[in-house]
Amino acid sequence: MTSIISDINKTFDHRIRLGIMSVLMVNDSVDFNRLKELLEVTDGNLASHIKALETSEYITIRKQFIGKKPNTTYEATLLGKQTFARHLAALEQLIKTSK
Amino acid sequence: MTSIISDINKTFDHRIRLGIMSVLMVNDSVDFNRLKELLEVTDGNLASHIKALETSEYITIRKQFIGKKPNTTYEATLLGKQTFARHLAALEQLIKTSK
DNA sequence: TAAAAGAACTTTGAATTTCAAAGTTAAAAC
DNA sequence: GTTTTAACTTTGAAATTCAAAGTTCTTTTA
Repeated sequence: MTSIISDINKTFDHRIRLGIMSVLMVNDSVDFNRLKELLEVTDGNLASHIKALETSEYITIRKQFIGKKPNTTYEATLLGKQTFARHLAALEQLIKTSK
Repeated sequence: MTSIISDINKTFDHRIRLGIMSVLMVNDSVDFNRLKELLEVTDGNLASHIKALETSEYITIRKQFIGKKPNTTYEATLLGKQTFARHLAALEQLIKTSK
């Protein structure tokens, strides 16, 4: 039997990573500065949480230029979306039926 | 203006504390061993997460005897319930409207 | 064309958090 | 009076998180 919290993914335990994933669930792609302002973190801190999600293959990174400015955008992978959805479902389940 | 993640409470960032609160949202009171088996943690570890929630005044602890056995139960406080509810609402909000 | 600036990191090191394991306490059972 | 059970507390090491400073690459400005 699987545990009541086995689908609560450790990767999403942190509010910043949770925030990044949430944003990427509803936006096809979001760039670095948008995430930075939404989540109110320093750039270094944000970068390392992004890296953690990339390492887990939950997001992908795309670098381009917009006009003359470098611009990095992020997207949730299919795996990322599925895993995050399971996380949310598990959360919901946990809250509803923990008896 | 409040941040998109300002109601995402740091206290609930951890899966075990999240689990404890979730269980206490739907059960008036739950005892130590029940939590321990639901959350699959060692007793020391569980005790320290419980303590963190008690320190924040999100739960209360009640010690009694059931028959001859000591039994400790936990309840979410009103503050705990409200704060957790806000956390969940913020989460939902974050996922829905982060654009 | 040399210096400054902006974007998006990477590195560093310290602070904080988490964990299991071992030790503790108090009552109960033997 | 020794052992057991419940529920911790303590300890110390490992892991995580963070801001700040440094880096790289490109563009802008002088």
